Amino acid sequence: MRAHASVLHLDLDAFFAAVEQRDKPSLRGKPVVVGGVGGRGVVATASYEARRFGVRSAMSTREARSRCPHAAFLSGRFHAYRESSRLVMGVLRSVSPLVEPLSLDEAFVDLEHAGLPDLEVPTVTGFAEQLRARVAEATGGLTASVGVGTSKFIAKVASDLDKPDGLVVVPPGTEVELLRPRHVSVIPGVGPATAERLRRTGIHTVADLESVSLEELVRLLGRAHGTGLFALARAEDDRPVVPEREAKSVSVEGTHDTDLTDRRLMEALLTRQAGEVAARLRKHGLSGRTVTIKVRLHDFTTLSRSTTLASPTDRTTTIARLARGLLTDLDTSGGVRLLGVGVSGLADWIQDDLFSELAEEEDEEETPVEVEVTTGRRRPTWAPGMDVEHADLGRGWVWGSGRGVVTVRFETADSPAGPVRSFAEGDPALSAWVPAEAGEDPA
DNA sequence: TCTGGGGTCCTAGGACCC
DNA sequence: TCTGGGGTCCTAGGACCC
Repeated sequence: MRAHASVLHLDLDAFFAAVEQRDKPSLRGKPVVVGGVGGRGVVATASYEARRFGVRSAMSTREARSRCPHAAFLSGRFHAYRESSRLVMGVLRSVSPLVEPLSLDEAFVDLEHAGLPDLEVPTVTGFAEQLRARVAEATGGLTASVGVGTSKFIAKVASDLDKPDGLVVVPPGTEVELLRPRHVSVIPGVGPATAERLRRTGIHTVADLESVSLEELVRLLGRAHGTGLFALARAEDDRPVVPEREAKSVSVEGTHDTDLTDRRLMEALLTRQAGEVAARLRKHGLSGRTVTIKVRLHDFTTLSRSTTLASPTDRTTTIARLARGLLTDLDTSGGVRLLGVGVSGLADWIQDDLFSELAEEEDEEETPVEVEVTTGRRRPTWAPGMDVEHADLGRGWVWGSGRGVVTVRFETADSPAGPVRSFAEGDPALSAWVPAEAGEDPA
């Protein structure tokens, strides 16, 4: 916690809906709901006019329609939102080099580097008002709620106190009295599950939370969460404003209006999603080692399965077949409402030098071998995703290996659901398949 | 026909290594 | 045949955020 109120949090009001109302005057003053418009859609943002009818973020669109049938229901124009967000972040960066975006519509700004004459309450208040005016001017009238305090936590709580179009500066030294009477859910990280656990222990307000010992909180919520909440309950927060953070994963998922039951269709969808993930990886110069699929069953049970390559990839073929392979061990007979593919364990280098030229030339696909240049203590001879050839059964790829057994799926472009067989790791009939032009023996 | 999509962080158990 | 501990990596699931 700082001596001065020098952390600012800005939150654009009903952002997606406000952009729609700005760009389409006939929507102004009317209820607007942006979100999924399909049978299983949920509300992303409701305009304040729609909120008066009880429409809220994360509510199903079905329910929103029944509460406010005359609202405009829009599926969203993300290019427009991104563009407005870019303008806002530009304004913020013009006043401080330390701007940390949290999402398209929210950011922290560190005022210690904003060149203010001092950081007293009247000074930062005037500065924040000017900033709000500049945001409105730059975006064609979008309003923002702003909070300023001695930490990220306090600034964020403050920006919520006078929405929409408000400004709250919390004077240094008044943080604890601001927090004590409020419900524990004002603390970021206290969601429904944590709030319920605390409630069952008789903890409702921040003041209640403050009276609980560190040991008790850790016992109740675990090491990380417990220690974090212990500090926040006392308004202790030294987290810095961090301008750039590297992505840790890239994923694509989709919910279907009717449950999927056809495995071939599921495999086709995973393949398409793998292509989107791979394209985004390449666009950002990233590649990753761990491929994960996400499957939500008809009853909303959510499963994930993952596998890790010896070296990172950004290629559709590799990601797609690993994703399809991961699906094979799941029982989807009851129907699947959501399917997704993600890649994590990201590296910002693309490929091994030897193969990067090849990959560039071909610009995706067609380089069948993901050669395992293994580093670290494990050096699997048979790594998941590796192309192999069996003397009798032909070409396939490694689905898994371990305990002396390697499992191969004989799947080709012509026969996407080929058989799966297991072999001893030393089986002489099985060998790594190498493209002729690479001329390298990975084993 | 309740319950999106894109993320982050944490936990816990097992494998494996020293 | 019995007995350890620490550290890291991997997988699966869950809570949470906007």
